[in-house]
Amino acid sequence: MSRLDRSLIAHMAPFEGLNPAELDRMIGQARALRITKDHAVFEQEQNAHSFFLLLDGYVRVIKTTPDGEEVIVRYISPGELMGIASALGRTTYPASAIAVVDCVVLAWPSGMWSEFASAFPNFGANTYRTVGNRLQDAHARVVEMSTEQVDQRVAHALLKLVRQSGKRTDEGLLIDFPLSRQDIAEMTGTTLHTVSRLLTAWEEQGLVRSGRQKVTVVEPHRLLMLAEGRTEKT
Amino acid sequence: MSRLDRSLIAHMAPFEGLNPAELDRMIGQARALRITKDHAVFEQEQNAHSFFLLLDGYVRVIKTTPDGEEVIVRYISPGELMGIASALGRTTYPASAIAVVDCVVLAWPSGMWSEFASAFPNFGANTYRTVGNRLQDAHARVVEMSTEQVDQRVAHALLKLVRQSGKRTDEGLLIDFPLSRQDIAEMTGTTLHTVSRLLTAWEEQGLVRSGRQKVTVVEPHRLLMLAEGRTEKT
DNA sequence: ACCCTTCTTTGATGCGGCGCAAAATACTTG
DNA sequence: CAAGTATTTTGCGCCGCATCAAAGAAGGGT
Repeated sequence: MSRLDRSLIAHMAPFEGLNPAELDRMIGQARALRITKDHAVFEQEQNAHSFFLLLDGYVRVIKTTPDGEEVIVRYISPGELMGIASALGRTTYPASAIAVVDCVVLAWPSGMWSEFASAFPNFGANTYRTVGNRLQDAHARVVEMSTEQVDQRVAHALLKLVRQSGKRTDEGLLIDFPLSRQDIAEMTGTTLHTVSRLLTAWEEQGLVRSGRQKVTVVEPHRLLMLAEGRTEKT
Repeated sequence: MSRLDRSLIAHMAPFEGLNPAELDRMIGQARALRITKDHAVFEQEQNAHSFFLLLDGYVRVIKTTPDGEEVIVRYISPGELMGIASALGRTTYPASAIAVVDCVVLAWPSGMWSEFASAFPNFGANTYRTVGNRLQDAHARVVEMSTEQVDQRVAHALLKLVRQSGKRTDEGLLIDFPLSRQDIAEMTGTTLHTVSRLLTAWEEQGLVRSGRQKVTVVEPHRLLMLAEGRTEKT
């Protein structure tokens, strides 16, 4: 079994401020896993045995309602932690995490978390900041859902994804992983039909460019104006 | 100036597991404040100088959108911390906190938080658990807003408030602080008109009993069924 | 290259709940 | 106790968006 090297994680936000010896101690306890596309890293309700760091790929975090509807909580990019709700007093995962492309993750036993947090205060602080940011995000989302119309919410969602994973192409900023109309609907509390109509309308206006499981934002600025509610009649 | 006694806080959740000496150290640094009804404990965007514990009363936490709409994030009951987002890396309050009745709060300088958290690990852990719970709540709310109809959301909101502050009366479970139709609307992303219609309909069915800024849940069980989506045609 | 599955588009229809308007009711204050 | 203010109720019209239905496009496996 191949040894893991600290250079894998040294540059990632959760480990900022850790010295090489500390990084070695942490990575020494990690297991690397490959998760193939559409498979779960962890599942809702399941016993929270581990927490994870995404090394490569993208992961979708979803909550499933009792009657089978799915809501996308967020997408995870490389360098982000996931499954850490366990670190905050939960014994079970509150959501499922699904690889949207083939992924590589590191896993540590959950029990180790508090050990790391006290031994490496920077790591603890970094994690808590992450949790704080996610709480912020979630509240922002509640506000959006309460006050904005569907088109604004979809625009915001696309902009958020672009910020998170936008790759510059000759057409604009491409969202770097497969993203269907259904996915966007599950992020914004609408239906794939409405999303489809919005995207074709925006395509006609030259705001975006999209295809099967693929969205490119051509004019982020104009999309932002739309998201912010400026009526934008050209 | 009157000394504060540790018995004020000893039984409250955030201080669980602290010994008397530790409680004394913490409360020795606190300032007690009275906040009169409708006045702010802290305000959105403001520099996060302190974090707070509510000793008595109820506080409404709200976010205001750029265009002046308000969304109620949560209500705080006695024994809960508030304004602790500062403890998670923020320098500014992400929301405002308004006393819904005359309140008594304790305040500590924000800078002290990390000191306390490392000196009294139980306090740190308790706080983080709180944050974890709030993250959970916020996600649950996003899921609700995405998948449920207005009547279900309102029912859920009332049940949550009853759980948090329900007082048994001869009519049922009374929500213990002034709560207007507008307030309920701001918790659920709807309008006061719709809330009013729902409440009168429910009153006719004997589910609730309500008056000016006052709601009593008469039949929690039936209200829960409605919240969960069972069509309930009697 | 062809079939099968998955994803997307587009139309038609209907309704939940918002916006607007106005009256009624309940506290508050002098 | 009367006038003023905040809250609630109720009616009505309409529109954003869900729902239902069905066809079209794009991959993917064999």
